[in-house]
Amino acid sequence: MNMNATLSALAEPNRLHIVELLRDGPLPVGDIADRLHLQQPQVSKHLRVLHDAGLVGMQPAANRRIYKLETRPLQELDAWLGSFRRVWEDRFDQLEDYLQELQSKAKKPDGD
Amino acid sequence: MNMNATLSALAEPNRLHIVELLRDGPLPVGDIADRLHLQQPQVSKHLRVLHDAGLVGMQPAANRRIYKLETRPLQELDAWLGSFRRVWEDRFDQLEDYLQELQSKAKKPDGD
DNA sequence: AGGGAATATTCCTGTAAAGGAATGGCTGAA
DNA sequence: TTCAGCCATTCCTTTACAGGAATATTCCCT
Repeated sequence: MNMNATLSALAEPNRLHIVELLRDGPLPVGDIADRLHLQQPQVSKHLRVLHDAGLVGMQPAANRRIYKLETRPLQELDAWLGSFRRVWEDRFDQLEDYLQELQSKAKKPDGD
Repeated sequence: MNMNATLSALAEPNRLHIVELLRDGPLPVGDIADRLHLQQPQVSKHLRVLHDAGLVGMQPAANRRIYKLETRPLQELDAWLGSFRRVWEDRFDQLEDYLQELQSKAKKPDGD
């Protein structure tokens, strides 16, 4: 959807942790709460945010709700980052920085 | 440094916009304020956050301060996303597996 | 139908953060 | 030295959000 939702959702440490947890496979709410040492209600609330952001999907299984990672938003984030890759792959900028750094250091070889 | 700072900084629309603006090259504060239709103080405050997160660097030039994009945090974010690439490249439906596993475990203890 | 387990929701409170307005600090020029 | 432009900081107010505790809901089992 919009990347703002994705970034906002991931900007919370516990939610980021949940996403990392789900990277290895789907989990029910209770397991997440266990592994992250969180209260169940907080986990449910975080999952709601992640779900609204499209970052997780849910499938009921009997008593429980199994949450799984949804990769679309991450792929979009990846695509967005892609537009910056050319920046850090561009040698010009870094070369310039490097030369300037070299120059200042060259003036005081022993310096500190 | 820590990705939390990066994500938090980018989770604000105006800051995200600033970063996108700087992707095309360094800019002084006033220009950023102009192009984003923001007040100068707000821009300075956002730049401070971005700077604290390591997302931008600054170089004074006479009267002005030229801000430029710093790509390290974005590269780290990219690396983090890399650990998820295998997930969306994976064609197996892990949820299905998990549900089947659940089902077989549920049947065992009491029989049927 | 009743009970228990797993999960979602609500209410409350504290805190962090964003925007607006005003101000302070530098820098170059006359 | 004084002025003017550019930028950073502070104060204030409002809003959003996270955690805790309690409660509602849904499902399975007997």
